[in-house]
Amino acid sequence: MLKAITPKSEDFSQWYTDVVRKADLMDYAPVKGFIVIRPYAYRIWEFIQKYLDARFQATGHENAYFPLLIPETLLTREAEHVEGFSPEVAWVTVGGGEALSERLAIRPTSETIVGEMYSRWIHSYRDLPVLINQWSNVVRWEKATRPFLRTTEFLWQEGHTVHRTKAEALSETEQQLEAYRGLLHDLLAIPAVTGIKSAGERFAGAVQTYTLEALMGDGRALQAATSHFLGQNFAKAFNIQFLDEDGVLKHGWTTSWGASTRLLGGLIMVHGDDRGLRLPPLVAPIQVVIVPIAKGGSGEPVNAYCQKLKERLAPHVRVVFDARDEFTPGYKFNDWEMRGVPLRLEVGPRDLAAGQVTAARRDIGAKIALADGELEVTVPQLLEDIQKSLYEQASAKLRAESVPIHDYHEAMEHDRRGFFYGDWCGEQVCADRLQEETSMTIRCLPLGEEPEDSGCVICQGPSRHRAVFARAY
RNA sequence: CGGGGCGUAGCGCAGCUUGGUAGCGCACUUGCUUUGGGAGCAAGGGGUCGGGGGUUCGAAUCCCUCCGCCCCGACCA
Repeated sequence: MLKAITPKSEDFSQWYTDVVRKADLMDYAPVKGFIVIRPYAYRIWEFIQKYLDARFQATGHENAYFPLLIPETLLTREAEHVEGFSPEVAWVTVGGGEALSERLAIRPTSETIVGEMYSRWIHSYRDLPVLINQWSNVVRWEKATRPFLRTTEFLWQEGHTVHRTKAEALSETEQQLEAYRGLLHDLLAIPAVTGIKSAGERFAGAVQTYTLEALMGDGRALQAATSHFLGQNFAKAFNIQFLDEDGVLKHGWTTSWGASTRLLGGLIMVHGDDRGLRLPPLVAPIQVVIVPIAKGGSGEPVNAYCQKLKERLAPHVRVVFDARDEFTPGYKFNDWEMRGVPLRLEVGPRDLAAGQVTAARRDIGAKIALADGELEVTVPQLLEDIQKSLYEQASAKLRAESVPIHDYHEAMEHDRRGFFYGDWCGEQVCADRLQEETSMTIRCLPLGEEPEDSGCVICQGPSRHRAVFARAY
């Protein structure tokens, strides 16, 4: 067993804390609730950014940057929005040594400042659609924080669009949800349930919120990304109006959508095991590590081979040759496994003699011999296999822990671990009662699922929706 | 915001009960030997004991007070 990390099965929460710190993903900052995202984790975030940016731009979006501070009068313009966010807003009240005449909110999200600007920019149907994304930080003063999953400040992207018609805005909302689904599936190897949020869980000020819900290693749900159809709520609050082709002044239809550094927490909790992190190759800062085993007088030839091997592989994969002399091979094995490197190539005198290297897969732990001659081909192939294998493992777990129920007490038999599919009457009182009694919430109303008409799992009243119930982060 | 835990070297801890020169393991530095799953020996460096106040000849230790952090629950990406 790994010395540094508490086993998952023993204490999932402690395991998570151990992994994020021991794998050098983050460190706690001097202010409560704030963390430093260290280079190894930030690199993963950069892969996420690169993927999303490409998708956004392929669908006509541009990046821009809006200010960090929002005047109070602007933040409070949309009633539901301000009600939802006001408890967690941080305020700036002093500048240049003097009290400000109006306090300034540190953005918890940017709908309001963006809305204000859009109202100035949009006059005609010819100005639409406006398709803008921004990469930024936001601050939400949280009572209980956890590294990556819920920090006071976090990094994200927030897209803000305005459309001429309701149909176009709805289509935009769905398109971005699909971009996020792609991110999870293609890059992060995380399967997720797509659905819409119930009224109680909806974004403050939205008409409809689409969500991706992923299942963590401890059977709890994580909202991985959301896409909101805002209707004309913000357009009316911020006077986003345009003169349409028919000469009529109309309000625009807006959307917003976001994904945050919380995804890093999800990535860790979905794939990690007792040895530490397991990174999907596509987001692994280091995909392959070469560990030399220099026994007796074999140091020179082994190291020379490893160096050459690194140079051979470098054009194909992100590879590191661990030439540190101060650590034994055994130490290095554990160290790189903890950091989640997908593939390790061991090279010792026996390998040299046999014309091979020994490959150890992080996803399944198996070791196999690879012939020296074809490594430029077999190594990238193995990485592809590992990427798929991690998705399959997570997918199998999701299937195994997706449980249909007819009464919410059945979830207790599964220790509330997993996604529980059941009918819901649609009444908030039932959702509230469920949460009070079980800590479970309605994660979403999954797309493409119809109620069984077997009665609400809480009150046994008429079925109105199919819902996924779970405990959530 | 409730419940619990904890602040002593970079990390993990002992010392506190019963006040008397601040310790252990890991990590770090140097040297030698090692290397197929967390190496060994030797010699070193490193401390406002979370802050403030009090008691005392003397406080890591006793008293008061403040601060901070982590974990678990209720609210939120």
